[in-house]
Amino acid sequence: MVDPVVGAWVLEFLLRRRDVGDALAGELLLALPLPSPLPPRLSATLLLRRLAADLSRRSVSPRTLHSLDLLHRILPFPSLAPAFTAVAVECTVAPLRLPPLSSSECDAEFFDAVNRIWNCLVADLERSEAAGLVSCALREARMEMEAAVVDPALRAQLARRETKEAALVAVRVCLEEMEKEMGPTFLEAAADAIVSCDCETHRSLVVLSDKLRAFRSIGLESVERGVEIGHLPSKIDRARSTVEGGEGIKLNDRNIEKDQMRTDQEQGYSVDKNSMSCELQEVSDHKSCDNNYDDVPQSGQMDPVPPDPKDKPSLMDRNATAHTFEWDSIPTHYGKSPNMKKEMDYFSSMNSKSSSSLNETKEYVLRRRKRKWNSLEEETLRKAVARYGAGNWKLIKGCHPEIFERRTEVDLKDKWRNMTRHM
DNA sequence: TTAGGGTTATAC
DNA sequence: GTATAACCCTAA
Repeated sequence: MVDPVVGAWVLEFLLRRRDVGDALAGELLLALPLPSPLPPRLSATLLLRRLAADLSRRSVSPRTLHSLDLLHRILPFPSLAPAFTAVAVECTVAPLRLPPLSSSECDAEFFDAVNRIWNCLVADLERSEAAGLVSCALREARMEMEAAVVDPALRAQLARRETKEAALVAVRVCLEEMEKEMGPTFLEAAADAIVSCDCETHRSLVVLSDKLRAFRSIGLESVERGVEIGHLPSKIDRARSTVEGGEGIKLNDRNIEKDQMRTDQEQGYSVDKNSMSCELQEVSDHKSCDNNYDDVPQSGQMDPVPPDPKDKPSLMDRNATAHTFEWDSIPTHYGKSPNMKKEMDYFSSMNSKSSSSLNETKEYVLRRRKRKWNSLEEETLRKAVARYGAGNWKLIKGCHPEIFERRTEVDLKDKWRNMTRHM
């Protein structure tokens, strides 16, 4: 099984290649073992891929805005602020141009967007550590949007403005600058460093260097065939291989000391579980994955005697959730799946079965990282309950897939219970 | 799919 | 240590 750190290096390298399509990128994301939480550089790379995908589709959506927000929390580059402002404006103004809607319906959508984006999201940003995104231009835009709420003439003027083109240009500029700022990938930097080193004693590193060079030069179709770097397993293959103790991907000879290669800290990687904020771990639709850094679960302890599955647990027995360790996020397809729970179970079982440090005869339930509800989510839930009624959680989630992307129907129900508990 | 009880994490 | 939010489990 390839080390998750190496998996992160390989994935970063591949995601930065323009000729790796989104479909292949998605497969790689599922196939490669990755550290949890993801290294910031890899998180940023994933977000940049997402922005590039939006650009290629000429799509400017709340998802784009979210990507920029998350990127800023990882790498607070100055070019993010203008892009964020331009995208926020476009996301607000776009409803005014919806052709099938009547004027009043467009206005209603616009008011809702002003509330979601400017009154909730931007207001949250101003209070949070992401305040760097809050520029003078953003404040001016906010004033203009708020003025347009009460001024039909200004709304008409906004509807005619080329805000989408401005947003696309700003995102493109931001993307180019960030890719430039990030420099070469870790593998490329490592390969260059190794090649420039004439130390004879590091023969194994030179072997790796040759492999990396070869890897850089081979066509992606070879990668897709999985021949040059070993078998790239499908999701099912991977699950099977982890259960059966299969090898998975082989990139290099494992006689290379891991520590020799772990210069990732200098490269901006962090393998410290606690060093990343909650939001960073939600970055860009990650999967949960094996984590070989910690040999013990983050929370909870192993039960020395696994319960007999035939025995119905007593109410006094400790809940299975006590045997937990956190997984960090819901993967890309998770929120889009018709059955999130099944996928959660799938990833949970994959983690519990593939964690080499655990006794594989035991089962552990992964517990999601706690995510505090932000005011946008709360406000949306409040309005949705007023509109559709409490109890229609699936409908509510379905009506706001972007906002509740990482919440389950049960989460909505629980949150509403909390919100109404003390009323 | 939902409601309700239970568990865990976290802020104070 | 306590209160509470977030999350999980399970019966209906």
